[in-house]
Amino acid sequence: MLIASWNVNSIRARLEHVTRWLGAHNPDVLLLQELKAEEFPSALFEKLGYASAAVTQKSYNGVAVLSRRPLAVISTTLVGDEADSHARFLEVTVDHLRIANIYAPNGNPIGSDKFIYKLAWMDRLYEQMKIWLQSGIPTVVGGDFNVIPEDIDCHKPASWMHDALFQPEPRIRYRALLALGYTDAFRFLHPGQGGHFTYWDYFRNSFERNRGIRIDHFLLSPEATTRLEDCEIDKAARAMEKPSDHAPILVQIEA
DNA sequence: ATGTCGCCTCATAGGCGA
Repeated sequence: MLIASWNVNSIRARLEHVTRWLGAHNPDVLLLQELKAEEFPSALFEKLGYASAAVTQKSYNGVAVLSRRPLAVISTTLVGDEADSHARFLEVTVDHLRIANIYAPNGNPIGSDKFIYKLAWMDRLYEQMKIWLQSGIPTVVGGDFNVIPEDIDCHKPASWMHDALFQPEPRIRYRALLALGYTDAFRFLHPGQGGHFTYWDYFRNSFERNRGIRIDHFLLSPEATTRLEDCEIDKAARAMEKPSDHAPILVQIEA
């Protein structure tokens, strides 16, 4: 099963991109983040052969799952705070695989309420992912984690030193997810390889100079990791006209 | 501090979030 994840930075602005990309790569499942719209064009994707589920809000955030096979929505809220109004979480099952789509908070600037919320949200994600492990169901958690895991995951650590995505607190929490037993699919298959990013700023010709960061990830439970076949970043999508600032990441899971 | 997008509005400019 080919599963992809893409932060599109507005589904309205990127509808053509997503449509074309689906045709070119034909994934079984596509996780979308940062829809930035109340309405999700599910009918359009239905015509392309994809069932979908979406959690949306006006202007901000928003996540959706597209699937060629039938999908069942399990949860739209992350454990630990039922009152959280941000559209950042969507858990589904496709066949016998659990697939969770997340859009973690950015958290900038450091020390702000948004930074506090980022850390609290990651603590909740930890609890959620711990619960999932106990079920033994193969689980794939994909999306925009808004964390630069290690120094090799950015072009130059010094330029991200004052950014929330590079702070010790979120990085420690990301590592805690791995310590639970989850595997960072891309890093597992490409150990020690720097220069592979999923996000590049719009300004300062960041993409042309490959000044990016790796913040979109697939974390796999042990049962899913044994079935991991491939994980790649589609850098070409970032080179399209009027692109999202993120590139899609793809993971191939056996059967 | 800055750059660039996309969203929204006491809207055609400015603020916010990323």
